[in-house]
Amino acid sequence: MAQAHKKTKTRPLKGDVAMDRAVYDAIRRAMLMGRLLPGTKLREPALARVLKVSRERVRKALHRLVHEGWLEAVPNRGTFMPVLTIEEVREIYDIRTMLETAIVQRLCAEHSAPAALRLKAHVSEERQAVRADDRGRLFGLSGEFHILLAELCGNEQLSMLLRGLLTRSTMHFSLSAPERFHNCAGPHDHADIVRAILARDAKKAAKLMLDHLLGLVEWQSAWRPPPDPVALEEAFRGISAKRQA
Amino acid sequence: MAQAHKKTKTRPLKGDVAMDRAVYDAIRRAMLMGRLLPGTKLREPALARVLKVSRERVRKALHRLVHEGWLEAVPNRGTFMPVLTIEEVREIYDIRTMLETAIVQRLCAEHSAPAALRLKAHVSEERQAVRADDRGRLFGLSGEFHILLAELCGNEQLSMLLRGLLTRSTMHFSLSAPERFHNCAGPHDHADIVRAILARDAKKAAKLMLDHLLGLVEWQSAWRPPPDPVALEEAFRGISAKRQA
DNA sequence: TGGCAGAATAATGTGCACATTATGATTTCA
DNA sequence: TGAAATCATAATGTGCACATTATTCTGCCA
Repeated sequence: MAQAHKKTKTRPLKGDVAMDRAVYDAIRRAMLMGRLLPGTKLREPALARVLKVSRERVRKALHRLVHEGWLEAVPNRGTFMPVLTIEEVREIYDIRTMLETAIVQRLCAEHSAPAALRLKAHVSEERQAVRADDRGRLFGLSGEFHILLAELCGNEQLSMLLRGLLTRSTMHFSLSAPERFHNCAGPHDHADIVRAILARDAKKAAKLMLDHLLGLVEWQSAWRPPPDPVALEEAFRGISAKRQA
Repeated sequence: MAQAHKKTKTRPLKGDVAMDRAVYDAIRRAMLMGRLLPGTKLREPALARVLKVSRERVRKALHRLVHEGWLEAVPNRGTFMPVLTIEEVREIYDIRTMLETAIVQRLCAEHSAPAALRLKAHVSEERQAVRADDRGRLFGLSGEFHILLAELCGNEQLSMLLRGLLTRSTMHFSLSAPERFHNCAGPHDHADIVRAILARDAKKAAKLMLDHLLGLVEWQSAWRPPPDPVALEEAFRGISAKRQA
């Protein structure tokens, strides 16, 4: 590239960290879309060729995904899609139960007026999505509801932690049956929980959240084995590191 | 997990992953020992020279530490020791409160006979360490107590999660005043909590745990600014990547 | 035919060299 | 003298080549 060595100052970072994120996001997107089945080996040269980036970029992204618990690495063997046991999913939901029942109890004890408004607004949005039968949007909102509760506690670390737990628990969905995703009974439960919080009924709110999460894990346990494996090139069809569709 | 049906022989892996862990541990040890003050820049060439490994090894270890939240990285600037706000410490203790009160409540509801024995044994060990005035051992046991409670729940994910939270909350200790480390009122509180669990008094156990954690964060809030900065070579005096003293 | 040993191939791991960027020192001009 | 601009140095980021290790293929032999 022709470099004009008079780089004034804060350049938007020509492509370094942005490209890293792009590769990371591309792989994660393929995972969330359920295109990569459990046990699939993620070969670095193939990924580099498909995503049209250098192998080192792929390597860094894979390392990060491994550190964050999305993938599993075996030294000198490669990086693989994890095979989530239903037991592990239960454990994650167990942790979520501990945290989220505490969260709603705290919100019952103290929540500001704008917090109440945000809760109402969210329930309203979910209801609207249900009426419009926009299942993709509803799925997104269902997840964000739990994040919202954490954020309203004003604990930044808690929000981040719960965000990770949430994605890890929903990953099992995408791995098993992404098409059955959307028809969960989320909206009704969410509305009930918000009603209890606004009424400051801590005991009821905690019970509702407990039942909600138990229902989710129950529903998720009704699970069927994945179909036949898919080639890596097909898995990344339409997914690029450059353009985010 | 991938199918490893043909396992020829497990070679001790001449130095690859073992060396990686060694470098990682060396840096982490220096951090926990309080040799590296908040804001200190961890230069890759200097670390490589001190630890007598290649720069790439240092690089990988630093990346991992950043991903795990131990260090903070600024692109093209370097890797730095984090400056933990007292507010962040409070947030972490807040999460721990949510989880650990739930944990002791669950243990009150159901715990096996061997679980009870392990709890008693741990309290006994702590008492013994107090009598022997072995402060290093007492500090280790104090942390392990909380891990033990999580492990007795039988939730592997929960154990790992709490382990991370614990180390992150104690890191603030090491950063501020490592020598004041050991005289916390842990043992007495721990014994009380175990007694409540064995009596299956869930309400009391939760209250005791809450007070215990509140006491810790209170004690930790009485904080004094760190002394003068230290050179990187001095920080790693006696710490090597090859031999763990 | 079935299994096993060895070679060929492909993938992972790592050190090195170089480009890019930040930091500190020095000079120059008002 | 002071401040800004420029140059020099050091650190970070990245692609590449090669070594090591795993996997697959092929031929051999019982």
